[in-house]
Amino acid sequence: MENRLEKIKKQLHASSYKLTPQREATVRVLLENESDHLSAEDVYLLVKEKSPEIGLATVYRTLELLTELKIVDKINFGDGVSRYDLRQEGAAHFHHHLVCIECGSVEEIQEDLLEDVEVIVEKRWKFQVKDHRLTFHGICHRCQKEHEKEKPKTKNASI
Amino acid sequence: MENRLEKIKKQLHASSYKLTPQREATVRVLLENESDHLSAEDVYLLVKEKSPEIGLATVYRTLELLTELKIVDKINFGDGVSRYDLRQEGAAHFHHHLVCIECGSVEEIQEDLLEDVEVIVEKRWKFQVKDHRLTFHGICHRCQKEHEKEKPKTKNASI
DNA sequence: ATCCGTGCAAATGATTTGCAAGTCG
DNA sequence: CGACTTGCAAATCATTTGCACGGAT
Repeated sequence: MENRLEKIKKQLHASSYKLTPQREATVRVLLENESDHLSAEDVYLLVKEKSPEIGLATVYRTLELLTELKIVDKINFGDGVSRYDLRQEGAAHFHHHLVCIECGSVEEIQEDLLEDVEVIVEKRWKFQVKDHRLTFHGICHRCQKEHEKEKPKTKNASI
Repeated sequence: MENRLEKIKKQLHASSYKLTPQREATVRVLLENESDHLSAEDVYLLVKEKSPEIGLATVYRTLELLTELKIVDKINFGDGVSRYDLRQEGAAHFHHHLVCIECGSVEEIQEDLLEDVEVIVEKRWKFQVKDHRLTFHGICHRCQKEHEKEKPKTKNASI
């Protein structure tokens, strides 16, 4: 944890930005809630718990900065807000998401899975792929199990 | 063209909505600019050319309605606006996009390309895929050619 | 002193909503 | 009549910006 913070500090310095207390608090919240896909407001509220003096605008500015430096990715699931997601350690590419249309949960997929598809796109459309965004919408494992409870599966469910 | 409009009219009626003149004008604009990824404002301006009395709110309401009925897809490329894209005739799935990070152009890919990936996701994550959204960010063919002009490629480009 | 970074409040821009009036079966 | 639609203006919500102050070099 601490070493990831150190690394981010170096990345900031490399572009001559400082890791101010506000920025550090913001990054810490991101690190501590890595799998949560927080919105700017979410981050703001969490940062505020430990550093009540911080302003919302500062959080926005910090998230924008981190996005520029590709330390986080700004994502959008179609609700009205942007969400911010830390990049994995050495990930060249963005990771994928599984959004459940029933319970709204979001799972992450770290595996690339798109190597083959990218080759096809580069060949067939002559498009030089730099990054991608892939989201699947569907029903998560938990919700599927919920359904089975309601309507218990028999050997021969049809009719 | 006309038959697609007819089809949409039926889809509306099936959910007991009418194809009012305003809605028809909006749908026509979408049909006539099918590959353009128009924002609500874009649609509004285009509709206004032929039907100046229409209100922006009506366009928003129509687009929302069409989205609900899955006649169009609401997409978001990360600029501040939502864009609206007609679904292909019988497409169960959403088509993909190639967004050029240099000139901003957007190409569409109708091919699925994700069959294999979806099988993996369903197996490995036990996630029942219903739809997907895939966008590649990179450099389009035209912009690549622009680069070659500036810096003509020799047999041995290095050094 | 100079810059960078911050907080606050005001501004912006996209989208939504309330409501009174219109349409059409 | 009565449900569905509309246009307009006002409201809302996320995000951005202007600006004067504060802290570090």
